[in-house]
Amino acid sequence: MRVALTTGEAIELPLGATVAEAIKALCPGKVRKTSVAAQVDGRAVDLSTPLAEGAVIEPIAIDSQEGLSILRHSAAHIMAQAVRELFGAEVQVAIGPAVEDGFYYDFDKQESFSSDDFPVIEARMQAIVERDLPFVRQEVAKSEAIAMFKAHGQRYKVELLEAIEAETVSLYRQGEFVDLCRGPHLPSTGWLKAFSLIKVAGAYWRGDEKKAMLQRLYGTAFPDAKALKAHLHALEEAKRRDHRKLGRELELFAISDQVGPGLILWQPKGAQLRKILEDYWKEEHYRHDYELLYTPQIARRDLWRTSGHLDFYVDDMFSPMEVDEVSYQIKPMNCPFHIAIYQTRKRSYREFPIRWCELGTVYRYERTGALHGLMRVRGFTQDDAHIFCLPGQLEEEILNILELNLHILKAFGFADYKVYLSTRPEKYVGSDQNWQRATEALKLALTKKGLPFEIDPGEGVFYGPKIDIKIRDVLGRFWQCSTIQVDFNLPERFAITYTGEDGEEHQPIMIHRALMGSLERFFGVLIEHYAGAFPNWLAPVQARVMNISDAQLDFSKDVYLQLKKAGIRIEKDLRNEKLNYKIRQAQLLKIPFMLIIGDKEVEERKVTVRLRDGQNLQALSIPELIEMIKLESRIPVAD
RNA sequence: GCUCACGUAGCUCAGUAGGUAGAGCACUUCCUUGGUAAGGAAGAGGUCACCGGUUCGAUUCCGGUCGUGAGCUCCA
Repeated sequence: MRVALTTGEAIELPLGATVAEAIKALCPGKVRKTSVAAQVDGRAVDLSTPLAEGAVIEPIAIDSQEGLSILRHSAAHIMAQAVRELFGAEVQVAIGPAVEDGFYYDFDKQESFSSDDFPVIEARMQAIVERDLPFVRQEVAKSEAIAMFKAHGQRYKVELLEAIEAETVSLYRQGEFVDLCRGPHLPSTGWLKAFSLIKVAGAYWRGDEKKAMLQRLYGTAFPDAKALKAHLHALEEAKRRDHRKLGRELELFAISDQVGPGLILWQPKGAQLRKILEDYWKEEHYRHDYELLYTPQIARRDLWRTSGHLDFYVDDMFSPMEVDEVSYQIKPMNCPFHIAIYQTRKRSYREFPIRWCELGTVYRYERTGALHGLMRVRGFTQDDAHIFCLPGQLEEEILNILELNLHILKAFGFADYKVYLSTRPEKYVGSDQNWQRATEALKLALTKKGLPFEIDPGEGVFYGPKIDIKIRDVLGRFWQCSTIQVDFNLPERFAITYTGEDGEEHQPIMIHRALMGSLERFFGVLIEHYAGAFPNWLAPVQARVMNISDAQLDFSKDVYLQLKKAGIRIEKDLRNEKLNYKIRQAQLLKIPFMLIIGDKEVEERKVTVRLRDGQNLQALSIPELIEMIKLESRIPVAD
């Protein structure tokens, strides 16, 4: 029979030849050695799969994304086998897929795992690897598989099987361990070269919080030890950059039990940085033809009844308070206030588009388990805006928003995005026609902007379709910040109108959008992105004056005052300490410019500058110094 | 909210097999006046998260509450 590679090369092989044999015959040594499975006629299969006449093969390399996922999936099976061997057959195994950076397997076991168990499990996994057991695929009738797992007492597998519609299912066996699995897998356990268990945590059976809590063991695996080491190093690096740790060390923000969980206290350094962010944001919004609003923190609860938020989100809102026998509510959203401003007078189509923005602080009751540093909080400030426009202006407005959005993100060095377009969910308001038109407008705008996007079917909010943008930080992690949402609900519920060209009243289209999302969260992302070493334009302290001894006190104070007057964010460290010590402390605080003053500098009326990276500049006069720092602290301009 | 773990000085952590606690850094004072990542000495600082129980006695054991962490679930 004749089989071919997707590249076109073909060969004659005896009937019943396997994928492995075909790859051996057709591919150079390197491909042969790194192929763990293959796409055959578009389907991922094991190397041991027999081929049919005319099969077209594309080898899957172990270091490709798909290959890695096969490797990790196999590692999950090996881990499950190790756990079963170690802890006995009464351990129930649930599911064990490959995930983003590794794999996990869920177990139901009386006693809980702890990280102390990891070395033992890893050692047993290593033993299984050394046994080099082949992964053997077997297709059986569903009923047969159910009977087998029942006999083994594996009720989770039985439950999974019962949910499968197909009559035939595939099992994978390595040694004594059999698992229900679609495959493909590595040829044998010996292929697992580098793996590590990472953590253990609870996880609900089938992700349902009403169902049993299982124990999830996370691990990761790589084709070689070097790649594993690099990954573990990256995890360390992420830990080193943890915004909660840096926030405390750099005195940026704090969270106090006394105040309450999920409520952020912005310390002076953090507040300074926030001010820079806010000023920049306002400036850019002014330039992009937005008008700024301020609205209250609370409003009558009825406002939220009208808006519909109460119906959908009452469990996520703080409890109401009584004021003069009227129920008030702390705001979880800014939009109803903007609508109230819209309603202050009659509106004409000639005013459109109306672009209103606000740094609006909102409070939402997040479940305790969801809280996390600055990333998930109960009180936060949205960089919110609402745009009221005509249906025909929708696409252009989306385009404007995208343009401002990317412009702002780029200033922080975020130039890599994942863009999602979320379409109509099952539960929704608004006409099908409106949904379709709005979704088309979003799509068109994204296409015009040249932004590749993925469709997230059914993930839109009940009131309209949306675009979400995730930004990629320097560690390659993605963070959801920007969101652009069309809203058919609020204009309807508040019955807002404008007078059209025809003299009739019409309903405007409303767009909600946030670029940074929440200032708290964005701040957290920035801390991790920059590892606390903020660029000069954002650094809460740009420079610190350090004298060598008391002899330079006067000049040092003079330098401090002059820079302060020039608007440089400056501090002084004139303590009776050694220079080494002062430099070390400034370095740990990641201050960009260290201004060093000794006798030589006093004599020349100049300052020696040490940069954060250890580099020394030539001595500068005070005016030169001010100019240099200002020049180095310009806001980065995005294309 | 759920599962598991954790909560000792401002920070990082040690400790007590039940007899009211200790280090380093930071802080204060003194000595030192020193040129690019920690000079020396002394001092101050803790109701061992909170509430209850067991006990002659609890920071230590048990229960609850609050908070934190990892994950699950959720995120207008």
